[in-house]
Amino acid sequence: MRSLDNHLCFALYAASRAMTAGYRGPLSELGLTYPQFIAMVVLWEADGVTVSELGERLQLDSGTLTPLLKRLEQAKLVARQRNADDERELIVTLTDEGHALQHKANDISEQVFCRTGLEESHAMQMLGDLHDLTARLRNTPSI
Amino acid sequence: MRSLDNHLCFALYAASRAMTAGYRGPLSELGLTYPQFIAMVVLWEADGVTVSELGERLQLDSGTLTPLLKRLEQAKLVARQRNADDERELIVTLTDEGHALQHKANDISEQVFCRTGLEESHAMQMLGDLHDLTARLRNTPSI
DNA sequence: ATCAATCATATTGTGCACAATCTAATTGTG
DNA sequence: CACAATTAGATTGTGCACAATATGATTGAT
Repeated sequence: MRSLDNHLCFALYAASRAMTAGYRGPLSELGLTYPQFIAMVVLWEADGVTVSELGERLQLDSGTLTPLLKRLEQAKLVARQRNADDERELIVTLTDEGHALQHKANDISEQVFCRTGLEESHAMQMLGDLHDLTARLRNTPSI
Repeated sequence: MRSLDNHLCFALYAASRAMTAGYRGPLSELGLTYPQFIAMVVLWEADGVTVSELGERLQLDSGTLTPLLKRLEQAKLVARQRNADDERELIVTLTDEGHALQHKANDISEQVFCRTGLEESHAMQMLGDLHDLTARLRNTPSI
């Protein structure tokens, strides 16, 4: 029988929540939650994407993204408009205010990274391991 | 500027959700959610603990645990009773049914672990890395 | 013994996650 | 063209997470 400390799932769950907590303070000064922040990271990379493209990148569905994007819209960080060529699609675009936030947000990322005390190379290795693990879990059809 | 793929926070967040998703199917057959499952893991280790002891182990507060434990009580997996010596404390105990679930749950842990395709030694290394990371994030007083 | 301070848990409110379902727009096939 | 099937998002409902606050029990200082 595995103890709690022997469960990789719990180590991930705890680390993820600790990381989110690390971002919470700095992000609150920008008026962002952590999930809103990662949505903005995607938009800073590629502006003017559909909700489903955003969802594919973040692995989040419309049930999560629709209200989140509405809040970002209310905060005037993004605009949401239907694609004229296909009215089913909703295009999410950064506002000037949304673009302007990128520098501050980048500082926060570096700040939190420093707090982890990780060597860049060690972080890259963990990044790779986590990426592989995620891919394997996604590719295994449940049995 | 870091891309989404360069954010360790996102790698953790995505891996954690993928792992939870991996447990979802098997656990649903036991009528458990993932957070309920890890609470049960702690109780299988040490029965008859207070809510705050459980919370310390899981790093979850009463706002999360109180309703979760009520659902486990409704499912007849745990009993909740006040400590007669200090009525502020609530003692959580496994029922026979709760104890009986341990074997099935352990099978699920092993099953999901196999799905990750990880060598035991690699998993142990990741476990250690994640543990360290979590500890560092917790110990850094926000600046 | 009294009562302010502390402590353990519960409650409330906000914002995710995600399953299930719904609606409206588009596409493919006869 | 007609219309079933598909697609993109939105909505609804449940269950976390977590901050803030409330409630009730206990402790400690006078």
